[in-house]
Amino acid sequence: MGTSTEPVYLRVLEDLRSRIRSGSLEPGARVPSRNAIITNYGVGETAAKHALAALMAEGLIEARPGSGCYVRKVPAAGFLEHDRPQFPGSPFGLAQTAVLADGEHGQVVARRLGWEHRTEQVQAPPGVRKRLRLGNGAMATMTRYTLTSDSEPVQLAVSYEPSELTAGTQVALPEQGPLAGRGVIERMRSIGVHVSEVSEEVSFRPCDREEAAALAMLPGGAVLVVNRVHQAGDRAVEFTEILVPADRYRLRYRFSVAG
Amino acid sequence: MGTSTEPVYLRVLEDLRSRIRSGSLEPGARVPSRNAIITNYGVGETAAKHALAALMAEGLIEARPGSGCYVRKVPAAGFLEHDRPQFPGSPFGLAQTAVLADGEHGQVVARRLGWEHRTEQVQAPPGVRKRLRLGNGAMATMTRYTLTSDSEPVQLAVSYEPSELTAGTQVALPEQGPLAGRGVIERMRSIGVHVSEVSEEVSFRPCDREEAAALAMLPGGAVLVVNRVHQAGDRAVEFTEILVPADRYRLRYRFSVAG
DNA sequence: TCGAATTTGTGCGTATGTATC
DNA sequence: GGATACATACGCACAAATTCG
Repeated sequence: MGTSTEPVYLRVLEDLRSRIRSGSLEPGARVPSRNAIITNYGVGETAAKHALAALMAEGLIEARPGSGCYVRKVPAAGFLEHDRPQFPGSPFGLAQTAVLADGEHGQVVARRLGWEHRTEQVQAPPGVRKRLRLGNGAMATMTRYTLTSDSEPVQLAVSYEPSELTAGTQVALPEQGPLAGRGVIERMRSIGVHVSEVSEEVSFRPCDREEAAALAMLPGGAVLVVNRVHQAGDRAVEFTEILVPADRYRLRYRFSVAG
Repeated sequence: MGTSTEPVYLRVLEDLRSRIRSGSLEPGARVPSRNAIITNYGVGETAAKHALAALMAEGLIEARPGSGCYVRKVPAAGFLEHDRPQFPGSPFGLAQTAVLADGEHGQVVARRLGWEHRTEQVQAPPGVRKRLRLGNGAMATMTRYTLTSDSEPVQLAVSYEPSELTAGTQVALPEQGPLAGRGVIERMRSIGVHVSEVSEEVSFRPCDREEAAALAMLPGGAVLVVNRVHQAGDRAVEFTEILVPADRYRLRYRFSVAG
């Protein structure tokens, strides 16, 4: 019998997805309603719902109850600049990140940044111990950051430094003292630790409820995860996990090429 | 009645999501079935289905028909190394990318790479014209790449170069001639164009059916998108869009810090 | 080996609440 | 207020794959 029949909702889903991607359904445009789908594609309500639900889960459309479904305003309103070589001592603290947006005529506009932070001493959790190569039960200086751009939340970050590394120095607290907000590299240098390499791993996962609340996004929405490690030689001296709403921001990396 | 009540499926969804994230449900473990959820949480079939569907859309679980739903094997089996400064003339062609995997004891193991490519002349599409700052109707040399690692597809890439830039030179075709596979920077240098900067923008989107097939993933699955531009001074000389399955690979960027 | 139970995938209908227009 | 549209929820049915006695 093998009437291997393709699921009905897939026909709808793929058609709508391609119309969105191709631009035939522009950002902000209204997506056919459930009833419209039912009549236009000749499918049942379930299939129509399923297709729309899938598009929502993919982040391509958003629903406004009572009004309709609309194509989401393109991937990203702005992007985050990760650009160590050019901003070695940026004022953006641990994040070393500038928020930029595309202006009217294609120029790039820098936006006003704000941030909050809270530092405490904790036992380093297993994932952090592995990254920083710490022993069992080692203490770490943990700092949580919330970055905002024009008072819109832009990223969350959690930074860990081995407590023993900075204990008793003027930079024991990342955001206090003379070098507050000057970045990891400068702070470490002031106590004789010379950062030689920074590595960032970019991945992706759905966010949970708290993260969603902090970032003003929907629970389960996609976040880009950046795991950053500062190394001084073979020694890992700082580890940060950064969360960025994937539907609103991109990351930008720039490299100068040696002439 | 109409008291603003939290949706029932959210209770199930968030409980399962937190149990997965916390490790209480380990990778590979079986997630409660529809019927189990119905009885355990005291919800209807719709809510149970909804919760499981959401977890699938988030990529946290995968379903095996007839068997059950299982927690997906963790985020990433390997990562892609984007490391210009250290591999200026890497043999990996346009991608300049090495595929690494975590070994048994935490070491990093390089895996065998293969790639296919196909070059043709096309009219530059609008997005490419904007990036390369080309006029209307300008021609571009388009090359499609498929990278594999141990014969598993790892990334798709499409590269565009202004045709006028390389026309008549020995590097008109990226993957032919004496500098085949040596990378954009070397090829351009050989015709007197000195790349001074490379920028990469990392974003995220669901993939379509073709991309899913080429990458051996499910349609709608998340892909990391890297938009890379090679610039020689103010002139953009190459643009590439790279797609990487977000559930299997991470990107890694490394920066050397000037001593 | 075979068949029954389980589980997912897909589909249907229906109902209520609420927000928008 | 009425029509429309989405959000959530209940339930039922069948096919196909898997599991297991």
